[in-house]
Amino acid sequence: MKGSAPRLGEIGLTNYPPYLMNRIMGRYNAAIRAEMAKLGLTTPKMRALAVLSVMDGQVIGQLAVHAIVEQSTLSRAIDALEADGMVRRAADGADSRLVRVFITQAGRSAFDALWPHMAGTYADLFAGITPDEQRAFVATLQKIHANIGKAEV
Amino acid sequence: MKGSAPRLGEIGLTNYPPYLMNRIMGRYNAAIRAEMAKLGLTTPKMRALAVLSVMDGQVIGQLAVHAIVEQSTLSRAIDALEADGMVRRAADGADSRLVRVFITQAGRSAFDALWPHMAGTYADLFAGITPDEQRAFVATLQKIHANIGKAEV
DNA sequence: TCTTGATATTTGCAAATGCATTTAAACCTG
DNA sequence: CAGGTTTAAATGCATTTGCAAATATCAAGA
Repeated sequence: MKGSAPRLGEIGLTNYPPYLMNRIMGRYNAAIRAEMAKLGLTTPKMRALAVLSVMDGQVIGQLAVHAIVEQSTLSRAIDALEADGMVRRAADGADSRLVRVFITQAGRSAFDALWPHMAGTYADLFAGITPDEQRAFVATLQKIHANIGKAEV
Repeated sequence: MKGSAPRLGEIGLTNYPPYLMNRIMGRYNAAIRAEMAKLGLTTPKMRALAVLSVMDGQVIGQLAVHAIVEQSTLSRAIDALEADGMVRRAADGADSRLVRVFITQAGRSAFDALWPHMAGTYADLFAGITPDEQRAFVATLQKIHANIGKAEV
């Protein structure tokens, strides 16, 4: 029953959260791009490693969801990571349609080398935001995240 | 000076704001993709229209920054929008290196057709977040946005 | 004014992306 | 337990992307 949404021009770009979030993430991603390049990583490869560093042995489909990468793109990113010796594929024992991906020591090392830059960029972006405010911010993000449910991508 | 950042595995993906924001924006962008396709819009084209609908007559370089699109990609997106009659290019009077972009009525109509879906997706994502919480969230986003300054992309 | 250097946009080209299709395996249902 | 359906991952292919180079214009100094 809500009325029609106010126009974007009325609220302004910088009062529309999706715009701000896209802009912030664009900056974040740009900031770590150079370091990724040094390590031979692309965004899909980096994201796969990030997720695997936390939840190893995932099935490719789920990995794509968590890494926020198209399934076919991820499949090829895994090819590249495997060629680099950073992950390995292994068929699932019970269901051989499933392919599980495991991070290797080399993969962990690469992500460990990148992580300080990610954390540093994050710290730069959130400079001047108090811990309390950050906690509230994360709490809201988590509520929004919960609204996504398990929808693909 | 700050000690080394805790590892991602220690804090968890869903406590790391950049991950949550990337995930949320991925969902947002995926949700409006179908509507964009119906209107013949790609993400760069849509973003250009969105920015122009608020700030018309911008120079291409600035438009790229606000639209969060690589310059060369935007240049081609403008080609396409121009071919569709949704924007027009005009050389700047004072400095003819500059190209200003103006949205046309057709461009406004296309964005107006898309906007309800963008606003609706936004509303879905923020369902259950109180107005107060939303205000606080936006305020934090704006602080972070201010930290970006005028850095490119 | 001519030269050197900076800035804005476009374009060439190789690489990356995503949609649609294919292949392979598991699940049902009669 | 065969046939049809669903699900997972990989792949073909056309399009898109982004880096680097080219082009065009302006600015500053000799």
